[in-house]
Amino acid sequence: MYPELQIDRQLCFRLYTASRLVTGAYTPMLTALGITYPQYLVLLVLWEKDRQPVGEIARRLLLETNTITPLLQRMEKQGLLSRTRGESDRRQQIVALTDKGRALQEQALTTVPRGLGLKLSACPLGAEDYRQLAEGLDQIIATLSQQ
Amino acid sequence: MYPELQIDRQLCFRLYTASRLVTGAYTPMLTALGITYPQYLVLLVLWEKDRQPVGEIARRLLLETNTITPLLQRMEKQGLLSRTRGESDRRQQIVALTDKGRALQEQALTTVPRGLGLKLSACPLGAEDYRQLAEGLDQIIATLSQQ
DNA sequence: GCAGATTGTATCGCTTGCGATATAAAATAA
DNA sequence: TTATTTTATATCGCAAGCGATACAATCTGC
Repeated sequence: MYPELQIDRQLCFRLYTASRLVTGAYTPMLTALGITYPQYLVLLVLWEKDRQPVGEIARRLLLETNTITPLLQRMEKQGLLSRTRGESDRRQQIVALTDKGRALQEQALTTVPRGLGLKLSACPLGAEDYRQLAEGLDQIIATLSQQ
Repeated sequence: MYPELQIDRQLCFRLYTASRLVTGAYTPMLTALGITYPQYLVLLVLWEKDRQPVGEIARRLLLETNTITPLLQRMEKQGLLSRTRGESDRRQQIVALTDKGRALQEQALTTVPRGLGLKLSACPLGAEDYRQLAEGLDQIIATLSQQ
């Protein structure tokens, strides 16, 4: 009746669902490592560059501190990272990996990408399709993140 | 160092972020209607076809009942819908729109698509790009939802 | 130096998502 | 029929997300 409101035509619902399903596809591998998906994202950021203030991580993941702070607190409690006040700026909390947090990288490397590839192996998309998909998503992200 | 773990190459992070940002783009219009994004999805399903059991709505949205049930309970409390036991099968809860829930469709129609279009107007993607994007997401959803 | 604005992070309250488990009605087996 | 299994929904607990607000450290203007 109202094509504007037909759910199957909505990009939003596809994004929402694909995001949930892909996150869910990561879950078994991440559970084996004792972490959640958002925690994995934080680790990805820290594995690239250790010792970053909370705000840097938040900017990288496009999340607010009211999401990041409790996330980091839980990860600290699990012994994955430490938080210490910045020396030049005492307002900053510098987040650093612990040995345990660093060690997870090797395990993740050997299990996570392989596990996800396996689950998506039945997907008929090719490398070029994924590239285009990523490009489109980047455009949407760029547009909406600077408003 | 490990290209497999570089966050920018990960499709998952893009999906996760794009989904959050697009949902966030809906929020102002939906807040004006007094609903949240998942509640909007439930309404979209009911606007298409009123009087559906909980399980049907769950299948349509690819959500579990442990997500849907509390969501419907909150919506019932807000007077957007009613839940009554099925007559042929007393286990089923038949979800039906109230007048208030039905009335929201007109308002949504005049504000939501327009509002979102406005926010995405700065996005350089064309109609064909959106079509391809939707197609790729559908492939991923189809692959992961039947495993 | 100091009052006011800004910045970096934290807290609170609420709604999702989801794994695990529970419960009651219906279907099936015996 | 009665016991067993399956199905439809609900409950519980916990981790995100996020709007609103708080708070302390730093910066700015004077």
